[in-house]
Amino acid sequence: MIIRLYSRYRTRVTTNLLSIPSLNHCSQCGFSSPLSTSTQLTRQQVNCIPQIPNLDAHTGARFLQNCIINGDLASGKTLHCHFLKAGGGLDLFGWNILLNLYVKSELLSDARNLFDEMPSRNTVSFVTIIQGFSEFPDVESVKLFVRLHREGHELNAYVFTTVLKLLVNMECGELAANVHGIIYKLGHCSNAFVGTALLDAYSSCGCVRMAREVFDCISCKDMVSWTGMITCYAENGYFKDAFCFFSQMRMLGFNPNNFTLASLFKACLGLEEIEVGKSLHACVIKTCYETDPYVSVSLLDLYTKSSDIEAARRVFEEIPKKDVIPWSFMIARYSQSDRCEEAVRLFCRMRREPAVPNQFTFASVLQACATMGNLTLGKQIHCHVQKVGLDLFVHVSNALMDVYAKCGLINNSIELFRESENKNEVSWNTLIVGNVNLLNWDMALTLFSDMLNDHVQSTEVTYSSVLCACANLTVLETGAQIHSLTIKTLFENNVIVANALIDMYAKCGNIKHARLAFNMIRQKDVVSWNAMISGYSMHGLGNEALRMFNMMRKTNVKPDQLTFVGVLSACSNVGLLNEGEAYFTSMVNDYSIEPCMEHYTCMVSLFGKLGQLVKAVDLINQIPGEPSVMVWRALLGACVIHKDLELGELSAKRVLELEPQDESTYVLLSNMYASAKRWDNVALVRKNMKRKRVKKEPGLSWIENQGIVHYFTVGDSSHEDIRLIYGMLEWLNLRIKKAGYVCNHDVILLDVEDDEKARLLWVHSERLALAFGLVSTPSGCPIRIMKNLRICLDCHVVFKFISKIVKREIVVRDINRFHHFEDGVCSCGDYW
DNA sequence: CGGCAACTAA
Repeated sequence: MIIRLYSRYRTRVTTNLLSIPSLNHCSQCGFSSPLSTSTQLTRQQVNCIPQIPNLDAHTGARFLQNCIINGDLASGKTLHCHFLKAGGGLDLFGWNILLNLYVKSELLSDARNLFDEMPSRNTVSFVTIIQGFSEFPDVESVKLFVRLHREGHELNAYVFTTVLKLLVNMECGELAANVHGIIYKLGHCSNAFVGTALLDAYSSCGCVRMAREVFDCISCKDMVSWTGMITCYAENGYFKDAFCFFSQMRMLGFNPNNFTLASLFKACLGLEEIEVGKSLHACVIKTCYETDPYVSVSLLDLYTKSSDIEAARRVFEEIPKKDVIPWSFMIARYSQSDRCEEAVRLFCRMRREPAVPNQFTFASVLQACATMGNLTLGKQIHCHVQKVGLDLFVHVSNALMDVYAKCGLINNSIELFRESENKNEVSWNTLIVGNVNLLNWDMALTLFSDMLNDHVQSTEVTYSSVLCACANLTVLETGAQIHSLTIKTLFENNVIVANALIDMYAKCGNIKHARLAFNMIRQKDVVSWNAMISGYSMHGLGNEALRMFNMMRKTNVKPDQLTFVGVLSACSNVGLLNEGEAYFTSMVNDYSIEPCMEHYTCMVSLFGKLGQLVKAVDLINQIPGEPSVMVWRALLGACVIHKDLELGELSAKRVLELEPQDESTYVLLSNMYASAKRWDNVALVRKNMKRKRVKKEPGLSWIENQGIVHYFTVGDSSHEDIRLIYGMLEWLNLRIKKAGYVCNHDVILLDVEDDEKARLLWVHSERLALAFGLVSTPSGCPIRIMKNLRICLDCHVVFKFISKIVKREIVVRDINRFHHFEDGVCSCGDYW
């Protein structure tokens, strides 16, 4: 009864006040409703407020309380004016309510002004204002806490929950330890609110053990405390403990709510317990939490990460009023899981809904554009984000740069990069990766050195891309310098960087260092193993490659398609017929990997090398679809070795059907005719080459010495040390002739005398590079030469002789592989 | 008059 009367009285007060007409509009100052402005009240506005008779502090406070309940800011402000004009009339209790009204209405500067102008303040005033600013935390809020303490106000539980939340928002949870001391002294530890806030602060900075200690001290743990502890475990990777605490909580009779469930889904993901997640999903449906924004998004996370994107889609469609987060989430996950069309479709659908895309949405849909190479859509979105100013977000501009780079318009990316005011390391990476993908390796390295000059921190992406550029340029010394940079910046143990190092060393001809880089990796992944296996195979060290594969099988890293490309090519290099066939069968039967064109190529090459040409042809006939040019080339190579003219002609024909301008095929064909003494055919090949205007790619060999790359073409005389080089060549010529070398004139396809042929052979680019290496490096140190074409047959013979005479290891990387010449033998076994 | 716990992302 009493309550009824009281509430009727409250209603009457409210009605009375609001019915004063001049409160709502004043013709003099245009002050209509204080709601319309969030600025501080002007003197004039205050003067316009008529005096409300008989308004004592108690009534005022009650009225303001009502304003908070009804969200009636306008009346609250009006009352504020009244009290300002009256020069008082509210007590501290009332002022605090008004302060709270401003905070709840998010009028923070008004709140701050009121706080400073209030006649007096107590703990509640401080707590209220600090909470108001906790969303935008800065030092000012901490200062307020210090002031509260210094002015001697009561340090109650509210103060600590508020300040702890502030610390979490400021991302300095570790400072909680200091506050913990005061809390302990004042005996607030057992309070559930304080305890949970403290627990959360410790959790936010990863101090799980301290969080647990705090939790144990809470005397009456409520559901929120339990949930806080579960969340702490889930967020810090203690997924099992999260579940253990959940069951303890259930045994005490507490029911999980949306907070608890969201954390449990995170734990499910961490444990990869998708089935548990599904049963929790059932629980979510039963408790009607399915539409909760947090719970639904954690479900989306669970299903997309466990690659059940269809289940995620079903959850997504069930969310009734989707805000930007679920939309962005799904678009992002579609973009990342190679379902770019779906991402774009969803984006278009989103545009017809009330949800407004933000920078995350655009970054994701641009990522999809980049992957698809959809320049048209990319440009449209570029215009749009520019219009709404979202291109200022670094992630959006990076995604735009990526779109242009992936569509081949690298200059547009560079322009965007230059204009962008917000750059980060990802912006640099995008440009570097873009250039690497477009085979602009020099440009990638130039950008990297600009990046170093700008003092931008490199990341694993930077290092792996520039190392890839080094590998393709075969610049060992630059690669080694970058290696030392990775050590300095503590990136050498990063598995992605280390994999790139293996590849770089292997491709630059230093297989021993590749192995050292491999050995350094603690958590080797499939890429590490593949890089090492194919590295060995590339260097003709087939047995070593197979040993690697057998080591790999003892780990829990699963071999993939590329692993078997390495393994089978190793078998082919060494000529291990039975092993090769066994691995090929095992790949299909034990590892369920369908053979791809590269696998067939390796097998054809393996059969071919051992002279089993019938088997090779049989296998080619088994290939589903059209055999690739690589397959035919492998067969042609085999025919050259085993002098099968008929099959050789056929395979050369197939190669030239697919690549009519392939010079090396003409050379092989001609060699084959020459060794069969079919001179008319040799002439025919030559004529054909002329008629089809086969572009002869100029042969180029290069060698790196003290950071400088020296290039040589055939008969090159431009090098500054050319006299020394020719002197060395002459000496070598004499020495190897004495050792039994006979010139192979058939290699030269020109119609000239044999003497001239011999002279032409002696100025081949690889020989010039070798001679330069011999005169410019100390004796005994290995020489690494790169060539852009296949090494010439005669040079191959010569290099074997020279390696024995000068007692040096000579490494030649031609377009296909590495040749290690040592003591008169080549690692390729004369088959390549 | 004031308090504790949860979601995406290049």
